[in-house]
Amino acid sequence: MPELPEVEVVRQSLAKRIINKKIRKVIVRNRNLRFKLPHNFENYLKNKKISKIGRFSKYLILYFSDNSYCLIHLGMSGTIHIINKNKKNKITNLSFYNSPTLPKKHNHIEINFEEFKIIYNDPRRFGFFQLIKSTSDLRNKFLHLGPEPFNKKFNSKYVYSYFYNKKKNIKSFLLDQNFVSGIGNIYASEILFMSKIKPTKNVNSLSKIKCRSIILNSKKVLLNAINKGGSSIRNFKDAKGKIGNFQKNFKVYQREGLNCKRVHCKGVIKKKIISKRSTFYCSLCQK
DNA sequence: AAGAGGCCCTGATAGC
DNA sequence: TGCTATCAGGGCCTCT
Repeated sequence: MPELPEVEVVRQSLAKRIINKKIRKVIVRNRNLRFKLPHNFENYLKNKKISKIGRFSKYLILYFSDNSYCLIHLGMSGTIHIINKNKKNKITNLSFYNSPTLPKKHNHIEINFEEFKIIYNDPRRFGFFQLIKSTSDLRNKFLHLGPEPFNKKFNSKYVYSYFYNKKKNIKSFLLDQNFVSGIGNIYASEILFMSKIKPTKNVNSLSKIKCRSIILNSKKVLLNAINKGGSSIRNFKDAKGKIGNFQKNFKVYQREGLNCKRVHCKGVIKKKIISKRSTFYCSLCQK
């Protein structure tokens, strides 16, 4: 699923189309997402004008002109597609699957605007839409989340003291949204490669310098991914069997058995399951 | 309180 | 061809 960079790219692309637009009609085909859509979902959104689209961590936030909100999470497999009306179903694809056409199944939510509509597709249904009635309710939704890597609160003092007396490996902490929010399974491996730290390394044995390195590389890796339009992309075969051609920029993710990309390093990329998730690292240069 | 593990769900792929 | 097992970008919940 999208991690912070992919969600940000979706936000930017959506913003170009939906700011100051009014929702005309909402159609729900399957209410059973991660959280069941309320019965008034369609009516609540109808005639709402979108004043802004924001993002925190992996959450998208639709801001309505009446100061209410809609929180969107894409889960593992959620994608958003824009379909222009009156132009022979031309699709602007905001998913991270290189599919030229709208998927046939799992198009759960359709939000109609005057000249186009957006479709929420999600095979696994781990994603969700939530209506938020007030600014304080919105704030409460994010209370339990740690700072984003870009936030100045994510500094070495915070990280170093957070790790004090903790007995868990660093990979798990990068995935722990209470500690830092926005990093997912792909970028966790990439960040640790950049920092030359083995994912199994226990955090209580990390030096301040290593903590700084993690902070720096978290920002670097995520920003780089945003600038590349989201790099965490799986190949996807469309209905005609054509393979997606998005480039991968991964240094370690899904590179098990291949040579380390670091100059002069003779290491080989290993794969290890850490807290139920695949983790990739170089056998030599990550210590 | 911290940490480990189960669970939600569908689809692609590998192996027999 | 068809079966089964495993894995997939997340995060909530429960148990110890």
